[in-house]
Order: sequence, then structure tokens, then C-alpha cells
Amino acid sequence: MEAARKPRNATREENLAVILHHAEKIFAEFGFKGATMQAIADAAGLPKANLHYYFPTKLALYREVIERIFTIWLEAADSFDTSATPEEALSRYIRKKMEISRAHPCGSKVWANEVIQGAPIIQDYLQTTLNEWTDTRIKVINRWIAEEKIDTVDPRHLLYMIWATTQHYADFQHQIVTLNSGNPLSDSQWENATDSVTGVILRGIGLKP
Amino acid sequence: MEAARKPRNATREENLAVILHHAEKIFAEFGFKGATMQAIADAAGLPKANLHYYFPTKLALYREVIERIFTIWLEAADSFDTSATPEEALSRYIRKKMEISRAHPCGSKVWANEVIQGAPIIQDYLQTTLNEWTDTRIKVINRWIAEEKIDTVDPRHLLYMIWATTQHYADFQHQIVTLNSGNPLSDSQWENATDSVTGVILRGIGLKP
DNA sequence: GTCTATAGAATGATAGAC
DNA sequence: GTCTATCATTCTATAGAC
Repeated sequence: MEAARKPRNATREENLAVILHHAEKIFAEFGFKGATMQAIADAAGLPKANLHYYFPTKLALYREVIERIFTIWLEAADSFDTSATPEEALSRYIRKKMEISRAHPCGSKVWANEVIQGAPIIQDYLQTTLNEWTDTRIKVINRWIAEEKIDTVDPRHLLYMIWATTQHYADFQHQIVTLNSGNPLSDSQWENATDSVTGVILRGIGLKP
Repeated sequence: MEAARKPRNATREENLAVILHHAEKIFAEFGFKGATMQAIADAAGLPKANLHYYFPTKLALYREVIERIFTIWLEAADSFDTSATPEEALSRYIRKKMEISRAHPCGSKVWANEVIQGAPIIQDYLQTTLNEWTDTRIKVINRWIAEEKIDTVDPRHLLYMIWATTQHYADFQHQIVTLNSGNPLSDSQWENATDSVTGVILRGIGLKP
């Protein structure tokens, strides 16, 4: 499990990147309490003390990991373009969320762990940024319904469905791989997954007739 | 956080039930590594040593918790009646899964944690029982498609969507409550959630025209 | 900046009185 | 069956040599 030590003259930026990358993996697998600084240090190929040189406490390191995940989340949030057609806005958003699940499964798992644990760290984000973002999208979806562009649907639960289905491919990656004969999804299987999810949801609200 | 001690003459069954109940809560919140025997003992209102009297190790206690969750999962699996119409089979299965998310959120969270961690304990279930169950349902869904009872859809991803959306209401309970102004979903809100999920998925595969 | 060594607290598990 | 006391280990975090 222990990786080779990094060269000693790595720059600060390189060390930070390596630590944060492996911290995300360990936090994803064991949650905040279950993860240990030793495990992160071993994965990063550094002495444990070096972690404390860059991050004073385990909590500070965890906060930094969460911060970076939130940035990715914001990027996906932006892809829900409120000025586009329903079909464009939703299919782009779903695709973007699926791409994130594939590219950053550990980030998604850390987020899932954090929410399962009652969101002790990200509670502020949920109450402010996420809540406001959700409200704006609910209004847009309700406008689409009023304009008869999509069928009547509870916008909130539509959003939950999109979050749940797309994040499932990251969070339950192990189950999906197991049910795929132990093989990670191939490019075409990811494409198929994205199309399947997009298809059912769009047809489910009256689009793509 | 510490609960009052139980009466000393509690029967073996009562003690087992109390321990397993609180163990599920703690394992749900912190995962296997993050949960501590002390935290479970405090929640159950027992000295830590009593836990080791009933369960030799933390792993043995965890296995028992997982075993009970699997029983509930089997119960839901049975509700997918392969001899019913697509509309009946799927809407009943979704409703059952939503009821389980409401009645056993901690069990669902333990399962989620376990899968996120790579399913070290339940790997056997995934490869045998779950895999076989999935295969039978995929065949039924493909038959429905061949008989033109539902639109063409990848059965595997349809199942993943159902699992993801229904379990989301348990696993991401905290996020959903936060976005509901901090209030747990009421009876009518659960009903609405179930109807919304069922509606989008069934319409998404060409049912309920 | 890097690393060894270690302090001080918490953890899983057990011994043994009751 | 119940509970206190405790052991061995592991954890976060720091001190201090290089």
C-alpha cells in the first residue's frame, strides 16, 4: 500500500497537489473519522509529519479537500443554463454531472460521506449556495411547465432524481463494476449510461416525443 | 449524547436489539472504521465491555448489522413481481424502496458506506444474490421491451436509476431536510416524492401515457 | 523543507470482581 | 450477566535534529 517517497525537492505546489489528491482518496474510502493521517501519508509517499507541515490539522486538510470538491460542484451547477431550452439545459447538465462522476469519483464519495454524516462541514454551503441555486432552477422548471414546454412535475424531485442517478455512478462505482463482471465501465458503456439516464428523465417529463 | 442505562435485568434479546439498533445508527454516521465501540455503547446505554460480551469483536457486530440490512433488501427485491404488468411491478417496487428509505434510513446509509468503501463485507452478496436477482429482472424488462409493453431502454441502467433515486432519500436525507427548510419530509411530501419518482420513471419508459 | 522520535489521547479488546 | 479497571495498540499532533 505504501507508495515510493517523492523526491525531496518537490515544490510546495507539487506536494500540496499530491497530498490533496491522496487525501481525497482516503477520505472517500473511510470518511473523515475513519481516515488516518498515516494512511494519507503512506498513500502520498511522505512522512506523516510533512502532512502537518502543510496542513496544521486533519480537519484543515479535510476542509481543503471539501473546498476543491465544491469548486467542481459549482462548475457542474453552471452548466444548467437557465436561458437554454429544457432539453438542452437538462441534457447538458446531466451529461456534465455524469462526466464529473467519471472523472472525480472520489470527490463525489467524499461529498456523499459528508452528507451521510450530517454535513458537519458543508452545512453552510447547503443552506446558502446550494439552496439558492436550487431555488433559481425550480423557478425555471416551473416556468417551463407554465409555458407547457414540459409536463407537470415537481421540480425539486426532478432535481433530486438527476443528482441521485448521476452521482450513483461515482458513489456506487464498486457495485456497478461488480455487476459489470468486475470491469470498469468502458467509454461506450459510459456513453450508454449517460444516454439511458438522459433518455428516461427527458421522456419522463414529456420531452423527446 | 449518552443515554440512560437500561435496567440490568433486560433479557438477552432486548440487549441484542438495543445494541444492534444503535450500532446501525453509529455505523451509518461514521462508517466501519469511524464508528467506535465506545460511541455505540454510549448510545445504547451500556458499558463498552457489555458489547464485547454479546459480540466478540467490532467486526462481528458490524456483520450482524449488515446481515439485518440485507434481509430488508431481500424483502424489497421480492416486491419486484416478475409476473405482474410492467406498471404494477415497477410502481410497487419503487414504492417499496421509498418506504424502506423512510423506515430504515440508517440501514440504507450503512449499505451506502459499505459500497463506497469497496464492499469489503458484502462483496459476496453483490456477486451472488444481487447479481442473480439483477439478471432475472433484466430478462423480464427485456421481455417487456420485446412485447412492446415499454419503450426500448437499457434494463441495467433503469434498475440503477431506481436504486439511486429511491436510496437518495435515505442516504442524502440530511441534504433533503436542509433544502426543506430543515424539516423532515411530511407524510404528504413522502407521497409526493414517491409519485414524482414513479411518474418520471414510468413515463420515461413509455408507460402511463 | 524533511524526517525521526515521541508525547498525550483514544481505541479495540480483556481480566476479573461482583 | 454486569461493570470497573486496564493492557496493548493506534491515533493526532508536535518537538527538534538535519
